[in-house]
Amino acid sequence: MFAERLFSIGQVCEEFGLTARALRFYEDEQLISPERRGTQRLYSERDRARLAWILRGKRVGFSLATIREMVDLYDVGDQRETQRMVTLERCRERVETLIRQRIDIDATLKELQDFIALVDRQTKD
Amino acid sequence: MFAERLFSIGQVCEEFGLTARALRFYEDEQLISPERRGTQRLYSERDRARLAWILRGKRVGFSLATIREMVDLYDVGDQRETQRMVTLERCRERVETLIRQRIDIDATLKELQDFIALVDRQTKD
DNA sequence: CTATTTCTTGACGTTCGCGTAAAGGGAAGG
DNA sequence: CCTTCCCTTTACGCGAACGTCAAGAAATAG
Repeated sequence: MFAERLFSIGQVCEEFGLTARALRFYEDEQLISPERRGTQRLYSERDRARLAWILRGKRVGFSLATIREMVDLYDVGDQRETQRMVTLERCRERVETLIRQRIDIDATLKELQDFIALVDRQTKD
Repeated sequence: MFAERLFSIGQVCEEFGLTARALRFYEDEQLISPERRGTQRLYSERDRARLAWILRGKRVGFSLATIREMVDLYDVGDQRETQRMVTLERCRERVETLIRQRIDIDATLKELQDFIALVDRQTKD
C-alpha cells in the first residue's frame, strides 16, 4: 500500500485557478471537508474530484446550495425506499432544468451565429 | 394601420411570471424602456420580445450586465468597421462560453442519468 | 362621486459568492 | 535564530438581483 498524495491549499488553488478564500468558503458551506494536519488543510484526490464537480456545477449556473445538495445526493449510497424516491425526484428535477438550459443555449447560440453571419455579410460589402 | 396593443406592468408580470419590482429594476439597468402614458408604463410587443430574450439569458446564466451588452449589440445595426469587429469579437466570446456550457451540461446530465439508473437498480432488488 | 385597485417613486433590507485586510501561527531555508 | 513564506481564523465590505415596506397618485368599478 502507498500513502495517498495530499495537497496543500496553495497547490489546489494553483491547480484549479481559484483563491484560498473561495476554497475555505466552500468548506464553510460544506461542499468539501479536507483533512487537517494540525491546523493546515490537506486535500485528497477525492476532494479534488469533488472540486471539479463543484466548478462544473458553477459553470452550468448552479448555486453553491444546489451543488451541495447534489453532491450530497451522490454521497448517500444506501438509504431507505422513501428517501431513495426523494433522491430520484430531485435528480429528475435537475435533469429537467438542464434539458431546458440546453434548449435555451441552443436557441441563443443560433441567434448569435445568425447575427455574426449577418454582420460578416455587411462587412464584406 | 392599427394601433399596437400595449400592456400594463401588471399584465406583463402575469404573462412572464415576474414581479413589478423586477421589471422596474430591468428598466433602471437599461434592459427595457417601455413607453409612458403620463406616469404609467406601457409595454409594447417589442418590449415583450426583449423580455423573453432577457429571461432566456437569465436561464442560461448570463448576468444582467451581460444581457444588456448583448441586446445592445443587436440594436446597433450599422456601425464602423472597427466597432463591427469588436461586436463580432464579443459575440464569438459568448459563443465560446455557450459551447463550453453545453459540454458541462451534457456531462452533468450523463452523470445524473447514470446515477438515476443506479438507484433504480438498487430499488428493484 | 366614492371606493377599490393598480400604479408610481423612493429607500432600506437581504442573500449569494466571494474580496480584502487584520493579526497571528508554523514550517522551511540560510 | 531569524527571516520568509504559507497557512490560519475573524470579520467587515461589496456588487448583483431583486424583496419589502412606505406614502402617495391615478385609473377603474360601482
